[in-house]
Amino acid sequence: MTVTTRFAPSPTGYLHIGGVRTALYSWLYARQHGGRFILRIEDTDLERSTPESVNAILEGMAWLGLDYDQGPFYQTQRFDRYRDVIQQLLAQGDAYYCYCSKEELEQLRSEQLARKEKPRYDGKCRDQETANDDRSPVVRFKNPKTGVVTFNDAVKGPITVSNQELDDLIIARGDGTPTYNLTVVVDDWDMGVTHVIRGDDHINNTPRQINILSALGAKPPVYAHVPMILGADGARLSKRHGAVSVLQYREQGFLPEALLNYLVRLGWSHGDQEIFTLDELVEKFRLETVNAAPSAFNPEKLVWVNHQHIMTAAPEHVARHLRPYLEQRGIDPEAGPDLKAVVLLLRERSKTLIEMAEGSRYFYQEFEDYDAKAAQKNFKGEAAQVLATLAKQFAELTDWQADALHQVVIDTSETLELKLGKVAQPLRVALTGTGQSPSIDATLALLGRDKTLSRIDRALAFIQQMGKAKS
RNA sequence: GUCCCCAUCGUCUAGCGGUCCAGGACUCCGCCCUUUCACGGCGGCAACGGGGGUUCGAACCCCCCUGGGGACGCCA
Repeated sequence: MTVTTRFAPSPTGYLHIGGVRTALYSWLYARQHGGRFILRIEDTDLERSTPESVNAILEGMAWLGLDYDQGPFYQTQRFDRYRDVIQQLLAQGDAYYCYCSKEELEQLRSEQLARKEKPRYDGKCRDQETANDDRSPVVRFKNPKTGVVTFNDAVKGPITVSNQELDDLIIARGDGTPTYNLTVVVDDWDMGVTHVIRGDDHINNTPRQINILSALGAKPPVYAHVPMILGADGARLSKRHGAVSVLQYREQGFLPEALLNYLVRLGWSHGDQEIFTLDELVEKFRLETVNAAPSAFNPEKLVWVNHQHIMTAAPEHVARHLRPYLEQRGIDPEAGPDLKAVVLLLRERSKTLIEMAEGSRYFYQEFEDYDAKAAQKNFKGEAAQVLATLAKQFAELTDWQADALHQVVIDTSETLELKLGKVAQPLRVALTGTGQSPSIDATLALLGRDKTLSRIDRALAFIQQMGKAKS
């Protein structure tokens, strides 16, 4: 049987970072076994499912590059199939109509809670026909009353639950629509899912699902319940911890493979290796060695991982991802040096694509103002003389290359008998408007002669005005 | 409350009975490199939750406690 995994989110919000990790594990497992990966949208909750959420999921998956071989399937399009299964269960005596009202159930629950018992349906309608035409009945699955359910979880190990802990769960609502525990079972079965990889908040559902499966005469898949991701305070990761939607990470300038790399290491490791390409992960990832313990999300390490990827990825790849952030900021990548070269220059000092986009600005457009502190510190003393000297030589330079430019800077500092910093810093501020940039020769080389000369002119004018303002 | 899951530095983790007075990574702090900012290099701080067993020997196995998380919906 070909390995088949799936990711089955419900479209009731954004694509959660925790969901992404289980999707990644599922995707990796399928890919490394030459299997299939399915995307299924669990939208049976008509009240809460929205098309916007569906789009967010699809867009998130596309951005991450987690491609699926089948789907997206929508459960709302499979209602006929679920209805058939429910009828079958009813017919064979494994399910029954329940006429208990919500109020009755609520009362039962509070009584049980008062008695410090686990709230569960008491099976009132299980054996007696209490048909009541005034209300539309739900359908309940007839869970075995005795025995235990055991399964060997691929990450948690063997888990056993007594059937006495399980009640008769609702598989069809009063309006006839199916509920989650029925639809997952039917879908995973129909779609030939061999490995169900999901959050461990589903552990408690698993025995019920296995019981339904066996009532249907189907063999259960392998289950792998991966632990939840926690926030810094140890509570389940949620909105109040900051960004939890994948798309927010895209907005913040993360590379998709970096996010994935960070997420895979949350609960899994391969020796001391921290940085993985996607291909390496497909090769090295092992479901069986995923930790059973939950782990906390650490944004600082994510930033570090992102930086590592920015530094090591192919420059054209980074450039391609950088473009949207440039456009967002009104920076035209055609109005200056080749983007790849800029990436090469900036990648060691850009932890995110946002930082890189901001840092590349002066290559493509004129900056508004000089950084006040930088100007004050560096546009004084012999700065004007330095800049004028440099400008003269730059104008005459035949070979506009980093080495030659470097030599000009050195020569100038020697002729004027100034320390290198006294030459390079004023020039840096003149060219970039700020006190920090990549090495001055590389910056000059990429900026080109025209922009260099015009910016030195501008700086000279600015310095003159500063002088006037003072006197 | 009941049931289920979990437990090594602040965080992510290595460790799978002796080679561990516990290794790596992030963060933080020093130093070095350096024309700025970075990258990088070197060094430092920092952990086996507690108690019982088992064993010649336990971070590793078992039990209890404690702590954390999850489930208990006509949500998924």
